[in-house]
Amino acid sequence: MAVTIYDVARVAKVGIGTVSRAINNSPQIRPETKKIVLHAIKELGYTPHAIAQGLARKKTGILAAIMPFYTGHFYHELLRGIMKTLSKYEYDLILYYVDRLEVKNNFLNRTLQERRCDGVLTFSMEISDEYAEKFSKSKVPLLIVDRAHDKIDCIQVKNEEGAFAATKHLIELGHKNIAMISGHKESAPSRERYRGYERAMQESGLTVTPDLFISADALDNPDLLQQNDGFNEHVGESAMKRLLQMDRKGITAIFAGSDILAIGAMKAIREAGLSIPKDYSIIGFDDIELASYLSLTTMQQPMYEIGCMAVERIMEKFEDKESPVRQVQLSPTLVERQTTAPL
Amino acid sequence: MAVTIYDVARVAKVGIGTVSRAINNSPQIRPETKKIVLHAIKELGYTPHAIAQGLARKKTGILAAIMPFYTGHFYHELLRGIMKTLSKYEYDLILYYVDRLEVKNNFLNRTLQERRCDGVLTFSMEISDEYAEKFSKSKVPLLIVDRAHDKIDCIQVKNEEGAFAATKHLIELGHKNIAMISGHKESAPSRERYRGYERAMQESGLTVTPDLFISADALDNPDLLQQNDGFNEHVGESAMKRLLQMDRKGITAIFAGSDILAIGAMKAIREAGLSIPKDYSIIGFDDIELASYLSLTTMQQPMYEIGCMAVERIMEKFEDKESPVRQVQLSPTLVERQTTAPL
DNA sequence: TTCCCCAACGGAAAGGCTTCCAACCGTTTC
DNA sequence: GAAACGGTTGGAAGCCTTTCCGTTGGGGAA
Repeated sequence: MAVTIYDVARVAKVGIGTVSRAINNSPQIRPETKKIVLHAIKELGYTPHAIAQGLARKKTGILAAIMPFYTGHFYHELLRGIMKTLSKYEYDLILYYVDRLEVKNNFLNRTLQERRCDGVLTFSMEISDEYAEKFSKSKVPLLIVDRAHDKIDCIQVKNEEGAFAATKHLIELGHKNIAMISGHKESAPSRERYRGYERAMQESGLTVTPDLFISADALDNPDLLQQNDGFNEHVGESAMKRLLQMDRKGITAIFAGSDILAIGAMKAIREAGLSIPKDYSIIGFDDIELASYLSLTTMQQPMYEIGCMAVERIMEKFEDKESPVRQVQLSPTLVERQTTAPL
Repeated sequence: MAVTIYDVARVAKVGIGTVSRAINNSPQIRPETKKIVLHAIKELGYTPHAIAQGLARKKTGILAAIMPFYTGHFYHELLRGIMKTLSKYEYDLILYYVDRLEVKNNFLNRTLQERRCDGVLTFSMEISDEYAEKFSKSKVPLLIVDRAHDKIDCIQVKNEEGAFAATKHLIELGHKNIAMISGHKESAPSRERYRGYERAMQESGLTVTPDLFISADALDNPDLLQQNDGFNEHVGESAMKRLLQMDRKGITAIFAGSDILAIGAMKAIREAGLSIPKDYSIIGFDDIELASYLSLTTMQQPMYEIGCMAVERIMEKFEDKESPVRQVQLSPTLVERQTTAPL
C-alpha cells in the first residue's frame, strides 16, 4: 500500500492535521514543525493522493476542453496557449474530442454532473440556451471560444471586422468582381463574415449579386456540410469549380470564409490550369499552419493568445464565481502573402 | 448541495449498497428493486460523483498522454485514434504537453505518484532506465509510442525498414547520388533511419560518403537542435542549403528523415531557383498532413492505427497487470506523390 | 415441522485527504 | 495570581463512493 498522510504523521510524531498544514503551506504551523514534517515526507517519498484531495477540497484541479475533432489545423496553437497558461496554475487538462455533434451534449452533461473537472472550455460549438442556463445555475464555469452566447463568457475574433478588412484588401488591390466562398450559412461565423464582406462591397459602391456568393449549403451535397459546418477543403473546391463554370461577371478575386476553404479553392483553380494570383487573387481567414506553407494571404486569428486568455479568464471565475459575464472580441490582422496581387 | 447516493437510497427506500449495485449493474440485485432505484435516480437527477468513485474503486478512469509540444503535425491523427478507442472504454484523457524536455520527468513522476490516472502513454520520448524501472515496479502501466525500451511496452514503426524502402524507391527511379538529411544523431529514429538508408545504398552497390549525409548536429547551430530532436523545418532548410553549396558529386535525390525536414529542404531548393522533381527528387518520412498538400512523396506511418493500438494495449494491461512486455512494430508504406521522379 | 441454504439486502468500514473545533500552553493583562 | 488571549496542535467529521460482512426471509429438503 502506498504511503499516506498517516504514515507521515507517525514518523514526524505529529497529527495528520499538521501534516496537511505543512503540505498546503498554511500559516497555522510553526516553521520548525513544518521542517520536521517536510523531512518525514521526503524520507518516506510521500506525495498527496490527488483524488483524495479532490474529494476533500471539492475541487479537482482539472479543466475540461471540448473541441471538434475533424480539423487539427485550428486547434494546435490554441492548445499550446491553453497548456502554457494552465501549467502556471498547476491545472491539468482533460480533452474531449467531439466527432459527431450529437455527442457534444453528452460531454457537456458529463462535465456538469460527474464533477470531474472544475470548469469547461468549448471551442467552435454553438451552446444552446438550455445548456447556457444549466451552466449558469451550476457551479461549473463555462467559457466558449470562437462562438458567442449572451449569457455566457466567451472569447472570439471579430468576424465581421475581419471579413470587412479582407474584402477591403482585395478592393484596394483594384478588384471589383469579388466572390465569396462560405461555410454553412447556419453557422454564426459564416453569417458574420458574410456581413463584413457585404458591407465592404457596399461601402465601395460594389454590389453583391447572388452569383458572387456560394456557401456550403448551396452545393446540394449533404456530405460536404457534415464536416466542420461546411468549412472544409471539399466545399472550397466544389464551390470554386462552380464559380469557374458559372462566372459571367469576370470574377478576379475570392474571399474565402476560412483558410481551408481557400485551399480547396486554390486546388480547383490550379486544376483548371489557371494561376494564382495572376488569374485570381484569393484571401482566406484564420491563418492556420498550412496557410504559411501555401503562401496564402489571410486574416490571422491570434489563437495562442486566445488560448491563454481563455484559461486566465476561467481561473478568474474559479476565484469569483459571481463575476459577471464578459464577452471578449479580438481583431484579426491581415497577413499578406503571395495569393493576392493588384488587378 | 448535490444529490448523493444517500438521497437516492432514501427516496427509493433501500440501502446505499443497493443503490450502488443498481448503478454498477451488479447481479446481486432483484430486477424489480433495480427498477425502483433507477426510477428514483432519474427522478432526482442523480449522477455518481466521479472523484468519489475514483477514490473508492482505486481507479480513476483516466489515461494520461504525455506528448511533445512543438509539432502539431504528427500528433493529430494519433490523438484521433486514441480518443476514438478511449471512448469505447469510457475512459478520459489527460493531456500533458511537454515543451522543454526537463519537464518530461516531472510529468512522469506526477503520473506515478499522484495517482490521478490509471496508465500513461508517452510519445516520441526516450524513457530512461530509471523511469522504466520505476514504472515496472509500480502499478501504473506505461506504454511508449514512437520510441523503444526493452523493459517497457512500446509501439513504433519500423524505421530502418521504412528508410530502406524510401531509399530503394529513389534507387529504382535511377538515382545514384542520394543524400540523406537527418535529425539529431542522438535520437533513435534518426539512427535507425540512417541504417536503412545505408543498407539500401550498399545493397545496390552505392557508397555513402560523408558528404552525402547531413544531420542536425552537423549544422553547428544549437538552436536548431532544440526543437524536436532536430526534426524541424529550419534544419531541413539549412542542411539543404549546405548540400547545394558543397555538392561535388551531382546529387539528384534526397531522402529526408522526416516530412518536416523534407519541407524545409524543398524550400531551400526552390529558393535556389531549382525545381522538384526535375532537379531533385525528394522523399520524406511520416506522411503528416502537410505532405499531401505539398505533394510530397513519403513513407506513411499509420498514426491513427497506432493511436488505437496503444489504447487497446494499455486497456489489456489494466486487466492483466502481469502481462509480459510486448513490443509492436509496424511497417510504413510508400505514398508516391509528385516530389519523386525518374532520373 | 425443522433445518439449511442462498439470494437479496442494509449499512459499517475503508479509501486519503481537508477542515473545523476543541484543547493546550505560554504570554499578556488587570 | 487569576483571567483572557492567541498561536499551535491533535484528531474527529466530512467528502461520496464501493465493498465486504452480517442479517433476513423464503424455499426446498429431510
